[in-house]
Amino acid sequence: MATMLDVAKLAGVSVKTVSRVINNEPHVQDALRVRVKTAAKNLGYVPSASARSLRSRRSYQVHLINHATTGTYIHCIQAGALQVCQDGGYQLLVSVMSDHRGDLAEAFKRRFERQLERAKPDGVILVPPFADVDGISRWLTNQDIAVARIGVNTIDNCVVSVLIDEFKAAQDLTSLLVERGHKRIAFIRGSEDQSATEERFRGYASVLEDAGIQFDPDLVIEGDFHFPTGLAAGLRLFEMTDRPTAVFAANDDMAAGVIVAGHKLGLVAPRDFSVVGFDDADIAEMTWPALTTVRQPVLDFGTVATLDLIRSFEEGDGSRVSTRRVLDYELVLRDSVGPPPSTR
Amino acid sequence: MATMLDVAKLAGVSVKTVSRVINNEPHVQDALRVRVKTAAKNLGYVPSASARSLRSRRSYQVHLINHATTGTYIHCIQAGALQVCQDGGYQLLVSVMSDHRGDLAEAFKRRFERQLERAKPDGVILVPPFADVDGISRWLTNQDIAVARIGVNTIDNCVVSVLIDEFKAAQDLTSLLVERGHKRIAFIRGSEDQSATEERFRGYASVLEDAGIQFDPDLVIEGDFHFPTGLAAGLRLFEMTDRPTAVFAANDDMAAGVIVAGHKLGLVAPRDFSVVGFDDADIAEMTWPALTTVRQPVLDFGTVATLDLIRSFEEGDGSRVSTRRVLDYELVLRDSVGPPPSTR
DNA sequence: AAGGGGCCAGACAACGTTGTCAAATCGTAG
DNA sequence: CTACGATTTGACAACGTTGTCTGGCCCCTT
Repeated sequence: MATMLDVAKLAGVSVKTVSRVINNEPHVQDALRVRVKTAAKNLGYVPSASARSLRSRRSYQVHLINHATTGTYIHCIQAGALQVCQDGGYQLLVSVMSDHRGDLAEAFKRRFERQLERAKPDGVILVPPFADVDGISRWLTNQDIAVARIGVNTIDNCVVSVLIDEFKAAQDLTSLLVERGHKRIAFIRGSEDQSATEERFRGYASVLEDAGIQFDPDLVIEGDFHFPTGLAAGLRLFEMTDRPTAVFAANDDMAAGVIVAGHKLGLVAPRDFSVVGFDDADIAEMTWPALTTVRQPVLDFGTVATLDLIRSFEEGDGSRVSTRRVLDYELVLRDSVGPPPSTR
Repeated sequence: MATMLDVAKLAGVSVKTVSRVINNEPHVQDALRVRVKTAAKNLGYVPSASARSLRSRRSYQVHLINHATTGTYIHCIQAGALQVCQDGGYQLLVSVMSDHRGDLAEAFKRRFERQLERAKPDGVILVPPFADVDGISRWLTNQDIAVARIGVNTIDNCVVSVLIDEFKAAQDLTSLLVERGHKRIAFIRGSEDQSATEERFRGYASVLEDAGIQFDPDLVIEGDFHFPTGLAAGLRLFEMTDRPTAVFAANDDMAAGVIVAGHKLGLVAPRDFSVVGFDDADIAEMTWPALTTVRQPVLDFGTVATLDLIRSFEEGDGSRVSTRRVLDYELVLRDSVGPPPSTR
């Protein structure tokens, strides 16, 4: 297994020069640079991660911190991040943070304090709900760790934040229902510690207002982004005397719950009610009828975030630049939306 | 940040002695051992991963290699493995290997050859379909990497293999259907490169035979463990003139497909047909009706595999022991099974 | 009582890389 | 032709840990 010394001997230079070339540092003549590079290639030289991180106090690792919720969302982000990491010679570590009784930021710190002490990653990728908490990002940034925040509309305390325009996407979905003639449209909220909940709700509410539809607070039900709350909300809505003709669930899992609630009461979408979800999770295709929803480019979330992250510590000119990257979403029209039953 | 030297000074011993204590090496008096341990604790000492791996040529990393299929299964294994790794001072790396045209073992080698050259993990956790391929495990073992194989009934070329008794679980599910009075029971196979497919099929076939039910090859449909093939298989089965009254899908995603196929044709489980799945994935609770299935202790797969893996290189007495760990599964009875329609 | 073997503790080097600093080289101007 | 500054290169130490080796101690045997 070749070391820098081997490369240096072959190229007829000192190890330090090899180091400079490998790390793209300045102050090396082009001729030497080429010689070293070919020598390295011929020997199949790969830098030793442990040696360089021991000496340089950089870990060459990116840490992705997952919430306990398993799912396509996180998995796709992971896949995207991984690819970029591997191409760039970084390692991707994953953690799952599950139990967070009490303050999320405090729990986070407690959980990662020791971990970050030694195996300090160069960068951290945060997804909701961690991405939503300013305190977490600030803490990491203060530790001199680069942060990428996914799905949050802020560029504070991070190198990059990647997201879609949730507000507009929610408007599009709601418009879809309004255009089909729905007037009583319910909304099932997600977890309140994620800004997506409010963004989506605002999109929903704004379209109702523009359409001149009277906002009815009884039609807004609390939820937590999981199937059971969607089911419960659906049952509650459908048992109302003046039940809604359409339901906007803040994500697909809850929308699936609404569909099952309908089945339980003998109501079938899109005949008896319409429903839309959000995320285009796996489940969206597996319900009957299949869900109309919004697809987020989750894989791109992972790649874009990681690319910016790596760039930030490779350039490392100390200038802290924050970028916000708003990616395109896509409306996915399936079979869960129709006209309201009365107009049939 | 405390180093070994700090601990040594505080405890009044040499660094080497500290090293011995930290690594649980012999030849240290108990009195000293205690003194060093309390000193380390007081200073909050954590060994430097890079320094120790640079010197000892061990990476203190465990590598989990995922298949492209996202899902609860892999995610739970990851969660289990992660917990054990963190407790033991190891890092968990993840990779996703997606494109594997042609021979799986060859593709695997190509993909990880360079990676393993430098950042060689101490151990690798393989899940299906990689766990099914002997060549992969053999190759890794030859590179002096400890291997854990999950979901495969073999102890070749690995430190530990963790699984449930798929055959027996499939028997239980099939018995359930037979006991309810079903005689025409279809089976939807999974991907043929995973041994689970055949195991589950064998369980199914053996119960039919024991019950004296004539085996009908037309009722066995190919699949690939994914929803679309389940849907297609369901449609094909339900359009038969003498359609089956029950369907055993080799996993839950395909079972969900069968349910949707039923809906499309106006057939509702468990009234018009019965269906069972396998895995107890998230989807199993989200279908209507909810799926009767088998739960694998997937989290335990991860923890058990990782524990054995770590033990193997901590003891490291060169003796290559292989253990097979057969964990308990659990029958999950939900709403998708009833008596055949004729007996109603 | 002397010698030998087993156990324990420490001194020292080494792992492969990067940071620091000094030396060498080059170009340019006086 | 010399002097000076800017640029390029290299020698050396250092990062924190573990492997090797040596020496001391104790206990047992002869």
